[in-house]
Amino acid sequence: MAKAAAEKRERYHHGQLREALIDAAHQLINAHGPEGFSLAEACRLAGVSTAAPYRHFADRGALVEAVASEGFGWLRERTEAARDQHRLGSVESIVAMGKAYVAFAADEPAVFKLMFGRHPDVQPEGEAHIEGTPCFQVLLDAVDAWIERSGAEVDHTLDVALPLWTIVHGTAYLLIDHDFDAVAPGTDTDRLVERSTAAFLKGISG
Amino acid sequence: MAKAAAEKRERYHHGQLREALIDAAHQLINAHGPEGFSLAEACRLAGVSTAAPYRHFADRGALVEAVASEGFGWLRERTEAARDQHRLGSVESIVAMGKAYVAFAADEPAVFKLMFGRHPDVQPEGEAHIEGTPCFQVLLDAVDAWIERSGAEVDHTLDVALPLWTIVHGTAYLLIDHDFDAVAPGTDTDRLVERSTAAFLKGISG
DNA sequence: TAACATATGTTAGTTACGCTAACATTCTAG
DNA sequence: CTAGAATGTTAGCGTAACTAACATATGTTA
Repeated sequence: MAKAAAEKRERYHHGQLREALIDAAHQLINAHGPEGFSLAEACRLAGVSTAAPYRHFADRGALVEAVASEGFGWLRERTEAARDQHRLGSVESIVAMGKAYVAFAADEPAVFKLMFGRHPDVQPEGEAHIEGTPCFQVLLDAVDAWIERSGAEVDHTLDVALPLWTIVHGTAYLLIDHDFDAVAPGTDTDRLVERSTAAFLKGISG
Repeated sequence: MAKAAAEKRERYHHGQLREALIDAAHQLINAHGPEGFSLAEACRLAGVSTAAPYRHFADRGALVEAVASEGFGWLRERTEAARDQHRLGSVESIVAMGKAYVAFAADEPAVFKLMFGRHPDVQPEGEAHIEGTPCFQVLLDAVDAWIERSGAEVDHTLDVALPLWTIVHGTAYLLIDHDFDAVAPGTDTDRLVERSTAAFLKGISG
Protein backbone atom coordinates (compact mmCIF):
# COMPACT_ATOMS: atom_id res chain seq x y z
CA MET A 1 0.00 0.00 0.00
CA ALA A 2 2.97 2.25 0.53
CA LYS A 3 3.98 1.16 -2.92
CA ALA A 4 0.76 2.41 -4.45
CA ALA A 5 1.33 5.78 -2.86
CA ALA A 6 4.90 6.01 -4.07
CA GLU A 7 4.11 5.02 -7.60
CA LYS A 8 1.38 7.64 -7.86
CA ARG A 9 3.70 10.45 -6.84
CA GLU A 10 4.84 11.63 -10.19
CA ARG A 11 1.69 13.66 -10.38
CA TYR A 12 1.15 16.90 -8.54
CA HIS A 13 -2.26 15.73 -7.43
CA HIS A 14 -2.34 12.56 -5.44
CA GLY A 15 -5.87 11.66 -6.47
CA GLN A 16 -6.70 9.27 -3.65
CA LEU A 17 -5.23 11.22 -0.80
CA ARG A 18 -8.16 10.91 1.54
CA GLU A 19 -8.18 7.14 1.38
CA ALA A 20 -4.39 6.97 1.46
CA LEU A 21 -4.32 9.07 4.62
CA ILE A 22 -6.93 6.96 6.36
CA ASP A 23 -4.94 3.92 5.40
CA ALA A 24 -1.68 5.38 6.66
CA ALA A 25 -3.30 6.58 9.87
CA HIS A 26 -4.75 3.14 10.41
CA GLN A 27 -1.35 1.51 10.10
CA LEU A 28 0.32 4.03 12.37
CA ILE A 29 -2.38 3.92 15.00
CA ASN A 30 -2.16 0.15 15.11
CA ALA A 31 1.60 0.39 15.43
CA HIS A 32 1.95 3.19 17.97
CA GLY A 33 -1.38 3.32 19.74
CA PRO A 34 -4.36 5.63 19.33
CA GLU A 35 -2.59 8.79 20.49
CA GLY A 36 0.89 7.89 19.39
CA PHE A 37 0.56 8.71 15.76
CA SER A 38 1.36 11.96 14.06
CA LEU A 39 -0.31 13.57 11.14
CA ALA A 40 3.12 14.39 9.81
CA GLU A 41 4.14 10.75 9.73
CA ALA A 42 0.95 9.82 7.93
CA CYS A 43 1.85 12.45 5.35
CA ARG A 44 5.27 10.92 4.88
CA LEU A 45 3.69 7.52 4.34
CA ALA A 46 1.30 8.93 1.79
CA GLY A 47 4.07 10.95 0.15
CA VAL A 48 2.57 14.40 0.51
CA SER A 49 3.37 17.58 2.40
CA THR A 50 2.16 18.12 5.95
CA ALA A 51 -0.35 20.71 4.81
CA ALA A 52 -2.11 18.45 2.35
CA PRO A 53 -4.39 16.66 4.83
CA TYR A 54 -6.19 19.90 5.61
CA ARG A 55 -7.84 19.78 2.18
CA HIS A 56 -9.60 16.60 3.30
CA PHE A 57 -9.84 16.74 7.08
CA ALA A 58 -10.58 19.65 9.38
CA ASP A 59 -7.83 18.61 11.76
CA ARG A 60 -5.94 15.66 13.14
CA GLY A 61 -8.98 14.57 15.11
CA ALA A 62 -11.13 14.32 12.00
CA LEU A 63 -8.70 11.85 10.45
CA VAL A 64 -8.76 9.78 13.61
CA GLU A 65 -12.55 9.90 13.48
CA ALA A 66 -12.49 8.60 9.94
CA VAL A 67 -10.42 5.62 11.00
CA ALA A 68 -12.78 4.94 13.88
CA SER A 69 -15.82 5.13 11.64
CA GLU A 70 -14.56 2.32 9.46
CA GLY A 71 -14.43 0.10 12.52
CA PHE A 72 -18.14 -0.03 13.19
CA GLY A 73 -18.79 -1.49 9.76
CA TRP A 74 -16.17 -4.17 10.28
CA LEU A 75 -17.44 -5.03 13.75
CA ARG A 76 -20.97 -5.36 12.50
CA GLU A 77 -19.93 -7.66 9.67
CA ARG A 78 -17.96 -9.90 11.97
CA THR A 79 -20.63 -10.22 14.66
CA GLU A 80 -23.33 -10.88 12.08
CA ALA A 81 -21.23 -13.55 10.43
CA ALA A 82 -20.60 -15.19 13.79
CA ARG A 83 -24.26 -15.10 14.72
CA ASP A 84 -25.28 -16.72 11.47
CA GLN A 85 -23.07 -19.73 12.02
CA HIS A 86 -25.48 -21.00 14.67
CA ARG A 87 -29.19 -21.47 15.05
CA LEU A 88 -31.12 -18.28 15.59
CA GLY A 89 -31.82 -17.70 19.25
CA SER A 90 -29.39 -20.32 20.49
CA VAL A 91 -26.91 -19.73 23.26
CA GLU A 92 -24.18 -20.78 20.85
CA SER A 93 -25.14 -17.98 18.52
CA ILE A 94 -24.81 -15.40 21.27
CA VAL A 95 -21.55 -16.87 22.52
CA ALA A 96 -20.16 -16.78 18.98
CA MET A 97 -21.03 -13.11 18.68
CA GLY A 98 -19.23 -12.42 21.92
CA LYS A 99 -16.14 -14.25 20.72
CA ALA A 100 -16.25 -12.33 17.47
CA TYR A 101 -16.48 -9.05 19.39
CA VAL A 102 -13.41 -9.89 21.43
CA ALA A 103 -11.56 -11.21 18.39
CA PHE A 104 -12.21 -7.96 16.57
CA ALA A 105 -10.78 -6.00 19.48
CA ALA A 106 -7.74 -8.26 19.51
CA ASP A 107 -7.21 -7.80 15.76
CA GLU A 108 -7.76 -4.06 15.76
CA PRO A 109 -7.03 -2.88 19.28
CA ALA A 110 -6.35 0.72 18.39
CA VAL A 111 -9.39 1.05 16.16
CA PHE A 112 -11.48 -0.59 18.85
CA LYS A 113 -10.35 1.95 21.42
CA LEU A 114 -11.02 4.80 19.04
CA MET A 115 -14.52 3.53 18.29
CA PHE A 116 -15.61 3.38 21.91
CA GLY A 117 -13.32 5.93 23.45
CA ARG A 118 -14.10 8.95 21.35
CA HIS A 119 -14.35 12.14 23.35
CA PRO A 120 -18.03 13.13 23.35
CA ASP A 121 -17.49 16.86 22.88
CA VAL A 122 -15.66 16.10 19.65
CA GLN A 123 -18.82 14.55 18.25
CA PRO A 124 -21.58 16.51 16.56
CA GLU A 125 -24.18 17.35 19.18
CA GLY A 126 -27.13 15.02 19.59
CA GLU A 127 -26.01 12.07 17.54
CA ALA A 128 -23.10 10.80 19.54
CA HIS A 129 -21.73 7.48 18.39
CA ILE A 130 -24.56 7.05 15.94
CA GLU A 131 -22.53 4.53 14.01
CA GLY A 132 -22.60 2.18 16.96
CA THR A 133 -26.37 1.83 16.90
CA PRO A 134 -26.72 -0.63 13.97
CA CYS A 135 -23.94 -2.63 15.57
CA PHE A 136 -25.85 -2.84 18.81
CA GLN A 137 -29.01 -3.72 16.93
CA VAL A 138 -27.39 -6.96 15.83
CA LEU A 139 -27.06 -7.92 19.47
CA LEU A 140 -30.59 -6.79 20.32
CA ASP A 141 -32.05 -8.96 17.57
CA ALA A 142 -30.08 -11.98 18.69
CA VAL A 143 -31.14 -11.46 22.29
CA ASP A 144 -34.78 -11.11 21.29
CA ALA A 145 -34.53 -14.40 19.45
CA TRP A 146 -32.94 -16.04 22.46
CA ILE A 147 -35.62 -14.72 24.82
CA GLU A 148 -38.30 -16.09 22.56
CA ARG A 149 -36.65 -19.46 22.17
CA SER A 150 -35.64 -19.94 25.77
CA GLY A 151 -38.83 -18.65 27.28
CA ALA A 152 -36.87 -16.62 29.79
CA GLU A 153 -38.91 -14.10 31.69
CA VAL A 154 -37.30 -10.71 31.30
CA ASP A 155 -38.91 -7.29 31.25
CA HIS A 156 -36.71 -5.69 28.65
CA THR A 157 -34.34 -6.87 25.99
CA LEU A 158 -31.81 -4.43 27.40
CA ASP A 159 -31.76 -6.29 30.70
CA VAL A 160 -30.07 -9.11 28.84
CA ALA A 161 -28.25 -7.25 26.09
CA LEU A 162 -26.45 -4.73 28.28
CA PRO A 163 -24.93 -7.30 30.63
CA LEU A 164 -23.79 -9.33 27.65
CA TRP A 165 -22.23 -6.22 26.17
CA THR A 166 -20.41 -5.40 29.40
CA ILE A 167 -18.99 -8.92 29.58
CA VAL A 168 -17.49 -8.91 26.11
CA HIS A 169 -16.50 -5.26 26.24
CA GLY A 170 -14.71 -5.78 29.53
CA THR A 171 -13.03 -8.90 28.25
CA ALA A 172 -11.93 -7.08 25.13
CA TYR A 173 -10.46 -4.15 27.05
CA LEU A 174 -8.68 -6.27 29.62
CA LEU A 175 -7.25 -8.35 26.81
CA ILE A 176 -5.95 -5.56 24.60
CA ASP A 177 -4.60 -3.60 27.56
CA HIS A 178 -2.77 -6.73 28.74
CA ASP A 179 -4.39 -6.48 32.14
CA PHE A 180 -4.87 -10.23 32.39
CA ASP A 181 -1.11 -10.72 32.21
CA ALA A 182 -0.42 -9.59 35.76
CA VAL A 183 -3.08 -11.63 37.53
CA ALA A 184 -4.03 -14.44 35.15
CA PRO A 185 -1.42 -14.78 32.41
CA GLY A 186 -2.38 -16.84 29.42
CA THR A 187 -6.09 -16.36 29.94
CA ASP A 188 -8.09 -18.04 27.20
CA THR A 189 -10.57 -15.32 26.33
CA ASP A 190 -12.67 -17.53 24.08
CA ARG A 191 -13.26 -19.86 26.98
CA LEU A 192 -13.81 -16.92 29.27
CA VAL A 193 -16.49 -15.44 27.03
CA GLU A 194 -18.09 -18.83 26.62
CA ARG A 195 -18.35 -19.49 30.34
CA SER A 196 -19.29 -15.96 31.38
CA THR A 197 -21.99 -15.63 28.78
CA ALA A 198 -23.43 -19.09 29.27
CA ALA A 199 -23.51 -18.71 33.04
CA PHE A 200 -25.17 -15.32 32.82
CA LEU A 201 -27.86 -16.56 30.42
CA LYS A 202 -28.46 -19.57 32.62
CA GLY A 203 -28.78 -17.34 35.65
CA ILE A 204 -31.22 -15.02 33.91
CA SER A 205 -33.47 -17.72 32.51
CA GLY A 206 -33.54 -20.13 35.44
CA MET B 1 -4.09 23.60 45.87
CA ALA B 2 -3.14 26.18 43.25
CA LYS B 3 -3.13 28.59 46.16
CA ALA B 4 -0.55 26.54 48.03
CA ALA B 5 1.67 26.61 44.97
CA ALA B 6 1.36 30.36 44.47
CA GLU B 7 2.00 31.20 48.08
CA LYS B 8 5.13 29.11 48.14
CA ARG B 9 6.63 30.81 45.13
CA GLU B 10 8.66 33.46 46.83
CA ARG B 11 11.33 30.85 47.32
CA TYR B 12 13.66 29.71 44.60
CA HIS B 13 13.09 26.10 45.62
CA HIS B 14 9.54 24.91 45.49
CA GLY B 15 10.01 22.26 48.11
CA GLN B 16 7.05 20.06 47.29
CA LEU B 17 7.36 20.09 43.54
CA ARG B 18 6.97 16.38 43.01
CA GLU B 19 3.65 16.26 44.84
CA ALA B 20 2.51 19.53 43.31
CA LEU B 21 3.18 18.23 39.81
CA ILE B 22 1.32 14.98 40.44
CA ASP B 23 -1.53 17.03 41.77
CA ALA B 24 -1.54 19.37 38.80
CA ALA B 25 -1.27 16.50 36.35
CA HIS B 26 -4.18 14.79 38.06
CA GLN B 27 -6.36 17.86 37.67
CA LEU B 28 -5.40 18.38 34.06
CA ILE B 29 -5.80 14.75 33.10
CA ASN B 30 -9.25 14.71 34.62
CA ALA B 31 -10.11 17.89 32.77
CA HIS B 32 -8.68 17.15 29.32
CA GLY B 33 -8.39 13.38 29.20
CA PRO B 34 -5.42 11.08 29.65
CA GLU B 35 -3.52 12.26 26.59
CA GLY B 36 -4.75 15.80 26.50
CA PHE B 37 -2.55 17.24 29.15
CA SER B 38 0.79 18.92 28.71
CA LEU B 39 3.76 18.91 31.01
CA ALA B 40 4.11 22.61 30.30
CA GLU B 41 0.63 23.35 31.60
CA ALA B 42 1.29 21.35 34.74
CA CYS B 43 4.38 23.48 35.24
CA ARG B 44 2.32 26.63 34.95
CA LEU B 45 -0.11 25.32 37.52
CA ALA B 46 2.72 24.50 39.88
CA GLY B 47 4.40 27.81 39.16
CA VAL B 48 7.73 26.50 37.93
CA SER B 49 9.65 26.48 34.67
CA THR B 50 9.13 23.77 32.08
CA ALA B 51 12.50 22.22 32.83
CA ALA B 52 11.87 21.74 36.54
CA PRO B 53 9.91 18.46 36.29
CA TYR B 54 12.96 16.67 34.96
CA ARG B 55 14.54 16.84 38.42
CA HIS B 56 11.73 14.59 39.64
CA PHE B 57 10.52 12.60 36.65
CA ALA B 58 12.42 11.00 33.82
CA ASP B 59 9.91 12.24 31.26
CA ARG B 60 6.29 13.11 30.72
CA GLY B 61 5.33 9.45 30.86
CA ALA B 62 6.82 9.01 34.30
CA LEU B 63 4.59 11.74 35.67
CA VAL B 64 1.58 10.11 34.11
CA GLU B 65 2.68 6.83 35.66
CA ALA B 66 2.86 8.48 39.06
CA VAL B 67 -0.73 9.65 38.72
CA ALA B 68 -1.83 6.17 37.67
CA SER B 69 -0.02 4.53 40.57
CA GLU B 70 -2.01 6.51 43.07
CA GLY B 71 -5.16 5.07 41.59
CA PHE B 72 -4.59 1.46 42.57
CA GLY B 73 -4.39 2.41 46.22
CA TRP B 74 -7.64 4.32 46.02
CA LEU B 75 -9.39 1.54 44.14
CA ARG B 76 -8.31 -1.02 46.67
CA GLU B 77 -9.51 1.08 49.58
CA ARG B 78 -12.89 1.62 48.01
CA THR B 79 -13.52 -1.99 47.04
CA GLU B 80 -12.41 -3.23 50.46
CA ALA B 81 -14.68 -0.77 52.20
CA ALA B 82 -17.59 -1.85 50.02
CA ARG B 83 -16.92 -5.52 50.65
CA ASP B 84 -16.85 -5.02 54.40
CA GLN B 85 -20.28 -3.49 54.48
CA HIS B 86 -21.81 -6.90 53.89
CA ARG B 87 -21.43 -10.40 55.24
CA LEU B 88 -18.30 -12.18 54.08
CA GLY B 89 -19.03 -14.45 51.16
CA SER B 90 -22.46 -13.03 50.43
CA VAL B 91 -23.65 -12.08 46.98
CA GLU B 92 -24.35 -8.61 48.34
CA SER B 93 -20.73 -8.22 49.27
CA ILE B 94 -19.58 -9.05 45.76
CA VAL B 95 -22.20 -6.82 44.19
CA ALA B 96 -21.13 -3.96 46.44
CA MET B 97 -17.53 -4.39 45.32
CA GLY B 98 -18.64 -4.23 41.72
CA LYS B 99 -20.58 -1.05 42.32
CA ALA B 100 -17.60 0.46 44.08
CA TYR B 101 -15.38 -0.44 41.13
CA VAL B 102 -17.70 1.29 38.69
CA ALA B 103 -18.17 4.26 41.01
CA PHE B 104 -14.42 4.70 41.21
CA ALA B 105 -14.18 4.72 37.43
CA ALA B 106 -16.98 7.28 37.26
CA ASP B 107 -15.27 9.53 39.81
CA GLU B 108 -11.80 9.24 38.32
CA PRO B 109 -12.29 8.32 34.68
CA ALA B 110 -8.93 9.52 33.47
CA VAL B 111 -7.01 7.89 36.28
CA PHE B 112 -8.96 4.70 35.71
CA LYS B 113 -7.99 4.65 32.05
CA LEU B 114 -4.37 5.32 32.89
CA MET B 115 -4.32 2.51 35.43
CA PHE B 116 -5.58 -0.14 33.05
CA GLY B 117 -4.51 1.29 29.75
CA ARG B 118 -0.81 1.75 30.35
CA HIS B 119 1.30 0.78 27.42
CA PRO B 120 3.12 -2.43 28.37
CA ASP B 121 6.46 -1.53 26.81
CA VAL B 122 6.58 1.56 29.01
CA GLN B 123 6.56 -0.64 32.06
CA PRO B 124 9.67 -2.20 33.59
CA GLU B 125 10.07 -5.65 32.16
CA GLY B 126 8.63 -8.56 34.09
CA GLU B 127 6.49 -6.79 36.63
CA ALA B 128 3.86 -5.22 34.45
CA HIS B 129 0.96 -3.68 36.34
CA ILE B 130 2.27 -5.11 39.58
CA GLU B 131 0.27 -2.54 41.51
CA GLY B 132 -2.94 -4.11 40.27
CA THR B 133 -2.26 -7.44 41.91
CA PRO B 134 -3.20 -6.55 45.51
CA CYS B 135 -6.31 -4.93 44.09
CA PHE B 136 -7.24 -8.14 42.36
CA GLN B 137 -6.48 -10.11 45.49
CA VAL B 138 -9.34 -8.36 47.22
CA LEU B 139 -11.67 -9.80 44.62
CA LEU B 140 -10.11 -13.25 44.80
CA ASP B 141 -10.59 -13.40 48.55
CA ALA B 142 -14.19 -12.34 48.28
CA VAL B 143 -14.85 -14.91 45.58
CA ASP B 144 -13.23 -17.65 47.63
CA ALA B 145 -15.48 -16.78 50.52
CA TRP B 146 -18.51 -16.84 48.26
CA ILE B 147 -17.58 -20.23 46.81
CA GLU B 148 -17.22 -21.65 50.28
CA ARG B 149 -20.47 -20.17 51.51
CA SER B 150 -22.56 -20.99 48.46
CA GLY B 151 -21.17 -24.44 47.92
CA ALA B 152 -20.85 -23.74 44.20
CA GLU B 153 -18.84 -26.29 42.31
CA VAL B 154 -16.11 -24.49 40.44
CA ASP B 155 -12.65 -25.72 39.51
CA HIS B 156 -10.79 -22.47 40.00
CA THR B 157 -11.41 -19.20 41.76
CA LEU B 158 -10.44 -17.47 38.54
CA ASP B 159 -13.37 -19.07 36.74
CA VAL B 160 -15.58 -16.87 38.87
CA ALA B 161 -13.34 -13.90 39.50
CA LEU B 162 -12.42 -13.16 35.90
CA PRO B 163 -16.00 -13.05 34.61
CA LEU B 164 -16.93 -10.77 37.50
CA TRP B 165 -14.02 -8.53 36.63
CA THR B 166 -15.01 -8.36 32.97
CA ILE B 167 -18.55 -7.39 33.91
CA VAL B 168 -17.60 -4.46 36.09
CA HIS B 169 -14.67 -3.43 33.91
CA GLY B 170 -16.85 -3.40 30.83
CA THR B 171 -19.57 -1.49 32.65
CA ALA B 172 -17.02 1.02 33.87
CA TYR B 173 -15.56 1.60 30.43
CA LEU B 174 -18.88 1.86 28.65
CA LEU B 175 -20.01 4.32 31.31
CA ILE B 176 -17.02 6.65 31.28
CA ASP B 177 -16.78 6.58 27.50
CA HIS B 178 -20.48 7.49 27.28
CA ASP B 179 -21.16 4.50 25.09
CA PHE B 180 -24.46 3.75 26.80
CA ASP B 181 -25.79 7.13 25.71
CA ALA B 182 -26.36 6.18 22.10
CA VAL B 183 -28.16 2.88 22.65
CA ALA B 184 -29.46 2.99 26.21
CA PRO B 185 -29.38 6.55 27.54
CA GLY B 186 -29.77 6.97 31.25
CA THR B 187 -28.62 3.46 32.05
CA ASP B 188 -28.51 2.86 35.80
CA THR B 189 -25.14 1.20 36.18
CA ASP B 190 -25.68 0.27 39.81
CA ARG B 191 -28.72 -1.72 38.82
CA LEU B 192 -26.86 -3.11 35.83
CA VAL B 193 -23.99 -4.36 37.97
CA GLU B 194 -26.42 -5.78 40.48
CA ARG B 195 -28.37 -7.76 37.93
CA SER B 196 -25.41 -8.89 35.83
CA THR B 197 -23.41 -10.05 38.78
CA ALA B 198 -26.29 -11.74 40.55
CA ALA B 199 -27.40 -13.55 37.41
CA PHE B 200 -23.88 -14.71 36.66
CA LEU B 201 -23.35 -16.06 40.18
CA LYS B 202 -26.70 -17.77 40.05
CA GLY B 203 -25.83 -19.34 36.73
CA ILE B 204 -22.48 -20.57 38.01
CA SER B 205 -23.75 -22.05 41.22
CA GLY B 206 -27.01 -23.56 40.05
C1' DT C 1 -10.47 25.68 -27.54
C1' DA C 2 -9.88 29.60 -24.19
C1' DA C 3 -10.87 31.11 -19.82
C1' DC C 4 -12.58 30.93 -15.40
C1' DA C 5 -13.82 28.61 -11.01
C1' DT C 6 -12.91 25.01 -8.03
C1' DA C 7 -10.35 21.42 -6.08
C1' DT C 8 -6.13 19.95 -4.42
C1' DG C 9 -1.48 20.28 -3.83
C1' DT C 10 3.18 23.07 -2.07
C1' DT C 11 6.27 26.14 0.71
C1' DA C 12 7.05 29.03 4.51
C1' DG C 13 6.11 30.46 8.95
C1' DT C 14 3.79 30.51 13.83
C1' DT C 15 3.04 28.47 18.11
C1' DA C 16 3.32 24.92 21.56
C1' DC C 17 5.47 21.14 23.56
C1' DG C 18 9.03 17.59 25.09
C1' DC C 19 13.44 17.50 26.22
C1' DT C 20 18.60 18.76 27.04
C1' DA C 21 22.55 21.59 28.31
C1' DA C 22 24.63 25.00 30.90
C1' DC C 23 24.19 27.85 34.64
C1' DA C 24 22.18 29.64 39.42
C1' DT C 25 20.52 29.03 43.99
C1' DT C 26 19.57 26.58 48.11
C1' DC C 27 20.24 22.85 51.39
C1' DT C 28 23.06 19.88 54.08
C1' DA C 29 27.30 17.33 55.80
C1' DG C 30 31.65 17.39 57.51
C1' DC D 1 32.28 27.76 56.89
C1' DT D 2 32.54 25.44 52.93
C1' DA D 3 32.09 21.82 49.36
C1' DG D 4 29.00 19.17 46.95
C1' DA D 5 24.38 17.42 46.18
C1' DA D 6 19.83 18.76 45.24
C1' DT D 7 16.77 21.53 42.85
C1' DG D 8 15.73 25.36 40.49
C1' DT D 9 16.36 28.73 35.91
C1' DT D 10 17.17 30.31 31.03
C1' DA D 11 18.24 29.27 26.33
C1' DG D 12 17.84 26.50 22.63
C1' DC D 13 16.87 22.22 19.62
C1' DG D 14 13.65 19.26 17.08
C1' DT D 15 9.05 17.96 15.96
C1' DA D 16 4.21 18.43 15.35
C1' DA D 17 -0.32 20.88 14.42
C1' DC D 18 -2.03 24.28 12.00
C1' DT D 19 -2.51 28.59 8.81
C1' DA D 20 -1.64 31.72 4.93
C1' DA D 21 -0.21 32.58 0.47
C1' DC D 22 0.84 30.61 -3.66
C1' DA D 23 0.95 26.80 -7.55
C1' DT D 24 -1.07 23.29 -10.29
C1' DA D 25 -4.59 20.36 -11.93
C1' DT D 26 -9.54 19.57 -13.31
C1' DG D 27 -13.79 20.49 -15.28
C1' DT D 28 -17.43 23.61 -17.02
C1' DT D 29 -19.03 26.95 -20.02
C1' DA D 30 -18.80 30.43 -23.78
